[in-house]
Amino acid sequence: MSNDTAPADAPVISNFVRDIVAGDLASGKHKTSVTRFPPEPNGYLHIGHAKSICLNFGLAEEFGGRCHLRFDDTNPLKEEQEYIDAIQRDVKWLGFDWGKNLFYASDYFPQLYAWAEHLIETGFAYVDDQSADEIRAARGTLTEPGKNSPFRDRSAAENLDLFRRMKAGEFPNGARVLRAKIDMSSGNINLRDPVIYRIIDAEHPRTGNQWCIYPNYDFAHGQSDAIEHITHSICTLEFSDHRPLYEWLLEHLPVPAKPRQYEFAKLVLTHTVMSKRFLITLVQGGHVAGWDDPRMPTLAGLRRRGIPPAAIREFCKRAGVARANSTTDVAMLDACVRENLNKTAPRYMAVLRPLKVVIENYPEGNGETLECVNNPEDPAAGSRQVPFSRELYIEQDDFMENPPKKFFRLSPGMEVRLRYAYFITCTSVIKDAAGNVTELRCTYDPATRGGNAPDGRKVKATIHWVSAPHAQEAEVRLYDAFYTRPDPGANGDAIKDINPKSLEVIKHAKIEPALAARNAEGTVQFERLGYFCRDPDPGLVFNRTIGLRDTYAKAQ
RNA sequence: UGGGGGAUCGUCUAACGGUAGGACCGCGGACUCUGACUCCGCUAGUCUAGGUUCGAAUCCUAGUCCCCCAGCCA
Repeated sequence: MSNDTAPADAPVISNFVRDIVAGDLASGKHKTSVTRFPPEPNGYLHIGHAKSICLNFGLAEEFGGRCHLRFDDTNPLKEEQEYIDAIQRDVKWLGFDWGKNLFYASDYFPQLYAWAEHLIETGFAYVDDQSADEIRAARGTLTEPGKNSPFRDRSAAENLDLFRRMKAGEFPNGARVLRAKIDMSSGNINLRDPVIYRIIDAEHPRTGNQWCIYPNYDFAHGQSDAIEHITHSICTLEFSDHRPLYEWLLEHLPVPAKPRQYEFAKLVLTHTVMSKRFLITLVQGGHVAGWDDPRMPTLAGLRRRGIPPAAIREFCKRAGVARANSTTDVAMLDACVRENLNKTAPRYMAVLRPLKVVIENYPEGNGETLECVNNPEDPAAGSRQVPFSRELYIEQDDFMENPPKKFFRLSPGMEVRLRYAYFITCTSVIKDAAGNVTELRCTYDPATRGGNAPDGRKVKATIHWVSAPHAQEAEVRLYDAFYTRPDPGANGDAIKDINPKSLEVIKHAKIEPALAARNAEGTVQFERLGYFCRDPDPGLVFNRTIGLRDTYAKAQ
């Protein structure tokens, strides 16, 4: 696992699934743990999947077992190669390695087909000629039992013949299905003769046009687990009702192993909509720039926003695993991101909304170079030389002509420190015709070079700056909450809850030369502003990953 | 009014008959060449009602509330 800042002394946080695996290993029930992460390639992975990935792969790492990446590709109508590729890229990026254990449910189509015939031969499956509507009508309701299909008692020979002809493509989509013969009066609707094979005459991303009948989830998942000798098949709560069917199939088929299914509560995050269906809507409806839009909860989006994979792993660890439905506050994710980045991100200076400052008593010319620490949290990161000159840019927010009492930054007559540079004092303010402040005139104290006054004099604030003649211009994209409420969609369509100001683009930010020249990957800190990373778009474009905590702004 | 799950600080999560703990958020304070970081402190919880017990979040009984299931999706 790739690791940036995994604290070596991190306490092991257990959970009920981990306890079960540990127990099975300790009791000798299993000699090794084998788990799997089984995505359907019908969309991009999101942070909810990360929880499952971390759980499954984490178990393999901790117990020396293995975790398979298996694509649950049984529905060619929704699945695409693009998603298969993206999912592999994202799992790797998150920091996990399936090694040689890359599988596809579609690899097992021949075996699953053979098992379907076995079920028919043993009298536990039949071909139903009813339409989807008829099947639904006969299924009963939550409180009433279903009715047996008129085709339920066909002979094994007839069923076999029909099923083979389904496979041969003799019937149109939906004309017939194969159903397991279980119990139409079961309280568990999944046991009311569930459909297990259907006719879908569509091209499959992996098997092409080889098949026109496909097993569904229930008939593929447990058997795939058995084929791969999965010991602990971990899925989310909504599949609890499928467990009896999962077990029924394993009991009625000559499978090579008996995996067990365990369910946990999926991740739900405040200020987020996780459903793939909705994410597809956002992408296709043009509400975001794509699956990797930095406002998306997809792993691709989080990556583009600059969130380190280690922070996501840590977050999943802290969020925990339980059986109770829960909604985790995104603030917990934010905390993990800030904690990680504070320790790892190199510091640079950048001014988002520039205000020109001229230091009147500083000599004209090219100026000088000052040493700046790259990361106060990491001495090994060293330092760099940053150009300083008579004309600078500071942040507009760092100046107020008529400051309130608690404003410590620059104002007329007030002395502040330019980070790693000099103390300056504002002597006059220049405005345009409209009265807007356009430039500041200041003086500096040459004795404070580097940022300290020999006489021990203190200043209340340190502000960041960029030398005007050396500054490079960059575009900076400031991302804010994507939704205006913590529970988007709670009052109807989540599209209506999208924050119209979730993206603010700053076209002419001023950045120090070293930042412009930086070609390394990774997220950096713009001192006093937040964490940012280079966007893949051409040019000098930065995305804000997350701002620094700002207790001053909060107090306003 | 069927079947399956679940209820612990605002949020997430521990405690497995023996002091309800941690994290996030929030609020104070200290420190500070990032109003950051760090450190210290504070606030705050066992769904309800009975019962068993020396002792109950935990066991029992009866309720209440919440989630999932009626795709030829996964």
